[in-house]
Amino acid sequence: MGSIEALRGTRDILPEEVCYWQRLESIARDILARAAFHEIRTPIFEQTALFERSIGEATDVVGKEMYTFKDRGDRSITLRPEGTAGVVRSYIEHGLHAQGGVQRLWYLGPMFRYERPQAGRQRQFHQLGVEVLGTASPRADVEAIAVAADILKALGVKDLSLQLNSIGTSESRQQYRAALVQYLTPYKADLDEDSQDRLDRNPLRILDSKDEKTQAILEKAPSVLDFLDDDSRSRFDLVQALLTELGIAYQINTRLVRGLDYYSHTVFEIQSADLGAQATVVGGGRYDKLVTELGGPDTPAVGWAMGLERMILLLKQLAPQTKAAIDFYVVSRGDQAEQQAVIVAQNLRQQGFSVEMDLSGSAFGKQFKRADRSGASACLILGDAEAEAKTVQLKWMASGEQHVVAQADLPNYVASVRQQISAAT
RNA sequence: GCGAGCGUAGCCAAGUGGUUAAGGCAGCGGAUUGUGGUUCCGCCAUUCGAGGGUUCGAGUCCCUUCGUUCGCCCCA
Repeated sequence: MGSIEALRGTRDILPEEVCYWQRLESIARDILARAAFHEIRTPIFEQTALFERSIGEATDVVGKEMYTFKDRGDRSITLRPEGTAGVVRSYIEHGLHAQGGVQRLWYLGPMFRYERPQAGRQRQFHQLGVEVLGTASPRADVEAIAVAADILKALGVKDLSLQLNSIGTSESRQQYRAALVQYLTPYKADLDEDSQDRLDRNPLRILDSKDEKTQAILEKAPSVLDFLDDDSRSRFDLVQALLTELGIAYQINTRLVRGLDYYSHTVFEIQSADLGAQATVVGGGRYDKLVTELGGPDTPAVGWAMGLERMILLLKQLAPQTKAAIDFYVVSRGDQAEQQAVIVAQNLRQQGFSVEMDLSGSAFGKQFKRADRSGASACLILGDAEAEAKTVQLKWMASGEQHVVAQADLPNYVASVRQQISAAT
């Protein structure tokens, strides 16, 4: 192909798919507004150091997945691989903490990770995320989870499971990590290859290995939950109690560890059985130390991110969405008629109707065919005779019924049949 | 970064070494020079992702490359 195509891992969202996105976005906005979350928009690129410090230098995201390059001022900048870092940076930079109380923020936009694309994974993808900053209360964890659950429920997505875990504080996690290494070391030879590497690099990641043999060995491994201190323990208990109270089903999953370094205490994922290997639709947790690590005041926080491409895949499995039908389709032929059609169409639009005008100049038969396909409830017809008489023929597509209306009377006429039009649309 | 599958028109595709690249959908034109969901007719790939090679001959075999799909890693 000589022509330029979209880059690997990027794709166009065409009009017929956009209706899914619009529905998802409008439902999410509505629910987030009701939960008193406020939208924040941060830049798509940031200083590379921001992500290195927040996500963790040792993570794959930072180590090999970032779109990092030098700009013309020789600054190292990175296309954001996730949303939390930018939101926290903004929170600190603008002193949002000084506005007192808790900040409930949400964002929606593209993220970039240099990975091999596969089902539910692209290099440019979109996330919707929420962050609750300024409170350590486990009630915030629950509120965040609940708002995610509400969005998913409103969208009608089925067969989801909420996986819940607590990874405690960094201190208790150190202890657990040591115990896990101690337990696994004798089995090292029996672990899958990746997990053998991880044993000294990042042992917690062995927990979510997909290898069956590794999972079998993990059956009798120590559990993170046994290493929680009293505070973590009671926080986790309260989270569970409140979720139960709210009727939000969850499963404790002690194998759930999250990939980004900044998490502590509550972590969770919402997974779907219908997405293949990339099952996680929502992932999040508490990150009490991140704000201070990025130079802000001590600010505990909790948040999650939702993978929108994955959501769209699920939505498409449900009821198919169709493009919105229009009210009027304007058919015209002949110089005078075609010019009058422009005016007629524009007037109707200013009255609040949706109007498509046929610009082809082809035979009436062809134009009617397109009118039919447009799904318009009515057709407006202008030919030489109508142009001469300054009238228009209004034809109801469903019944075929048709009559003459003077162009001057058209605003009144269509206003009087507004009900009929919207019902037919 | 690793493994496997696949790339024929806008879309879905047949074709598996012999040459005139099926068919369907969509589109366009006509039957119907001013009236739509049906029907009928016609048009729509000098070319099979790209480049190279083998062969008398390649969409069909080989190599390279790009893209894509599924998985691993990782993550939303």
